[in-house]
Amino acid sequence: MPDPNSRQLSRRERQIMDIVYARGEAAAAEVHEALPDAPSYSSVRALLRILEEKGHLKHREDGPRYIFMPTEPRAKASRSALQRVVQTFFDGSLSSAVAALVDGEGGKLSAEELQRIEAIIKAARNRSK
Amino acid sequence: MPDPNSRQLSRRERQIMDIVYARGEAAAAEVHEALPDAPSYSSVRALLRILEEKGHLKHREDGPRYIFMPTEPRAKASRSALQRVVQTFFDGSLSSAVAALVDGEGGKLSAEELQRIEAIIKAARNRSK
DNA sequence: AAAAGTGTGCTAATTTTTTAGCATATTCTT
DNA sequence: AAGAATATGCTAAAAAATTAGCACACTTTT
Repeated sequence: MPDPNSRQLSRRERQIMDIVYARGEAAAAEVHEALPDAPSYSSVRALLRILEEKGHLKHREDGPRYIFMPTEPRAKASRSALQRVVQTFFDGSLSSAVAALVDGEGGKLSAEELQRIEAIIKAARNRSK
Repeated sequence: MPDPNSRQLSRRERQIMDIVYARGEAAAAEVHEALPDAPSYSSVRALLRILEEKGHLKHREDGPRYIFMPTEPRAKASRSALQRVVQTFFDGSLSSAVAALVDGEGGKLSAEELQRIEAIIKAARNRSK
């Protein structure tokens, strides 16, 4: 079983992993439907098999079909995805990233969201004091 | 000139775009050095040419060499990159994303960073009031 | 229980990506 | 100004990704 950390996903592989991560788990048919410019069902299944071989996905059986889920826990994957973006586009500065999102969303952030974020920050500050 | 919005970068293309975005701009030789498992210089240049053809990069001349830079402004690209991650891994909840980073970094966030983020949030809240 | 539907396994062909080589032009150094 | 170094342009080959087809197994419906 190859290392899931070899983050070298191809275009389609990445699309599929995104779908699976967004849903938590998914059957082949679901992935097929969710794919933007989906190829044949057969092709999707081939990709799923490859992703499993590479160690990025695993599956359990649900009656007749396979339900695929990520090998790497969502929490871990999300953290490295975020870090990559913050590193690449914001010189590693999380505050810049937050600023971009908060400002960029154009007021799409609800008051509750803002409050939540504030609470998180306060908690962190207290902890590090 | 094809549409830069057709975000269908291949593995190498993505790596290169990341490097260029992280630096703002870069010569072929710089990209070559910065690439993790760099192929030949010749190959890197081929990729750069392709990226330019696809409309993702443009270049200016600096004496003998080309300096490449993204077509799409960093601000815009960063926003969509962040949004994709937030969408995929955090159900669109920015606060969850911030929480993951703040908690995950394991106290790597300086007090200044935390303070900055707090200020940003406060400003946003005032604005939306 | 037979037919229809849906799923998987395997295999092969096509397309895209990735790589490198060579010829030529320009700049820098001596 | 001649040689060395460094760039680019173009081309072609190798490798990887993407796609689809067919055979067979298992469920579900009639």
